[in-house]
Amino acid sequence: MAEPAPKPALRSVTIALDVLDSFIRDSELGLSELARRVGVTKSTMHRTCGVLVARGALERTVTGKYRLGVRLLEYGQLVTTRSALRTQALPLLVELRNAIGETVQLGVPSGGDVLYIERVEGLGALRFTTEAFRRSPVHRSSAGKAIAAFRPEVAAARIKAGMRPYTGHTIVIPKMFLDELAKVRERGYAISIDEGELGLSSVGVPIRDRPDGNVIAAISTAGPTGRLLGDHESHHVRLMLNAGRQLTNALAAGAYTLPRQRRAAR
Amino acid sequence: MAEPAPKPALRSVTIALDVLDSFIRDSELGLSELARRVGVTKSTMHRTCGVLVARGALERTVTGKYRLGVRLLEYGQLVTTRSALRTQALPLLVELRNAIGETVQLGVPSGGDVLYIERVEGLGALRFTTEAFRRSPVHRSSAGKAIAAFRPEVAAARIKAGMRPYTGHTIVIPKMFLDELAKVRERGYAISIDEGELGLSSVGVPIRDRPDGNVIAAISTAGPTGRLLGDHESHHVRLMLNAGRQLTNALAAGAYTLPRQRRAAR
DNA sequence: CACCGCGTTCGCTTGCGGCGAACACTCTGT
DNA sequence: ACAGAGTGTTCGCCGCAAGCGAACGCGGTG
Repeated sequence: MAEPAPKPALRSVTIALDVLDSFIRDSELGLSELARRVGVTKSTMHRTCGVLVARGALERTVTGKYRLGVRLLEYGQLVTTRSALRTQALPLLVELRNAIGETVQLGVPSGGDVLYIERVEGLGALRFTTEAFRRSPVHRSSAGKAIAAFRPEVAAARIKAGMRPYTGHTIVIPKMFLDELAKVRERGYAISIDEGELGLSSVGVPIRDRPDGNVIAAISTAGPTGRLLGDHESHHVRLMLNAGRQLTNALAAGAYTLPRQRRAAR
Repeated sequence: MAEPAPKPALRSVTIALDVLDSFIRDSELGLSELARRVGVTKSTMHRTCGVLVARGALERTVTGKYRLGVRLLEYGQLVTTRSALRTQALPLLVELRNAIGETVQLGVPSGGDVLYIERVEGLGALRFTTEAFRRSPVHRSSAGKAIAAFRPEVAAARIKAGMRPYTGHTIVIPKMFLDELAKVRERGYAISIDEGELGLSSVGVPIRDRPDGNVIAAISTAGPTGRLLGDHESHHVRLMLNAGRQLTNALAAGAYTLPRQRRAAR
């Protein structure tokens, strides 16, 4: 706690990264606003944004505001493309999607959220899972619960960041959340019913780097509540658990390794 | 030409960005190697990588090498999520995939390449378009040709960067490439037959920001040559052209605007 | 018209960030 | 076992890059 070290390290780079981070919450920001948030003068912010724009990390909108640039998109795609996890998972996801018919996703933890790094669209006409589903708090999604159940620090991060309700079914009380995670550990898979969006449910199973290793990701399938659960529930769950085991084994064979633990974020 | 200005601008930030750029070509790099490429001493590279790792822009592998970090993935996803282009396109892509059955993609130009910002997987068991298809030189893909045909600077960038062959059918002679682009302009759509990979073909159509505006993207559908073309070719082309028109109209209605032209890259 | 707020530009000064050298360490191939 | 060359890491010094502050030109508001 208590500011262990002010770290006078690479001031200008730190500023630049702070700028990028500012865009996590807001999609467009002006120069003055950025300067205010990061805590520097407008002039230095001007120069900083100048090079970021020149390098494609930022773009200017017609109104003169700034926005994240396509260069970042490229970096991000490289990360996913090179992920052994994603490479191994993709064929399994397609298989699952064909068997179940609904959208199937692969997610990894990031703070108190789950970041979806691959997604195979379902066959139905109903188009759930379009925009905002690239990132989701762990307490509202089955993939998130499947991860948080086995990664206490992920659950803790979520609780600390607050569990805002999305529907009337969203779990918002820490105690209840922890109880739910205990059930997930017991069953070996997670379910979310109308907790993220009304009418949308999902089943999630954890993925480990080795059969006896750490949980590093989760796969989930999401669809209209009636279609996904109900009569077919146990069948779908069996398919998911099976795919999860296969993926875990594939990772163990490929010696996938957990990226070094990041230090206490911010 | 001739080094217009050495631009002594934000040295450390420039170094940091050069580091990230280095990972476009290689997925893992060591400290010394990075220092050599960027042109700084190992010690400064050490510090630079230090803050990048602390901020999640880089990760360290078990071997001690560096790799792009998940934070970048997050930025990249934000870019696509916030893109009006992608938002408008997604439902159309799903519709197209259901009608044609093959993988459908949305790409935007980036230098002499096309960057795919959305993809809806096909229904077939054949799993084309997995890894490397997130980015592709414009001369080997139908989406690339559809864009390059109407964006001379994109075609020029590709020719300048070199047109390496991927199969025996890849166009490698600039003159022939330009002739092909002329044909694309005439027909209004582009075709790539076995030019990127043997047995894989695709149909691409340009997307404009307004019906009489600039070409800003392309949608394409890719699949096994026999399945995609042949008897159904004209039908598939008609579907694609139709979807392209719809998307262009949707963008015009939403007043999507072309991000400001980036200055001569690097 | 005065009053904000915005983005942009220009010097000044200083502290931080790049340099270089030295360190511990792991692999090579004599 | 011994150089040797390759890593990644740490330390201190000095110069200039980079952040500050103030001033300028705008466009919108009351």
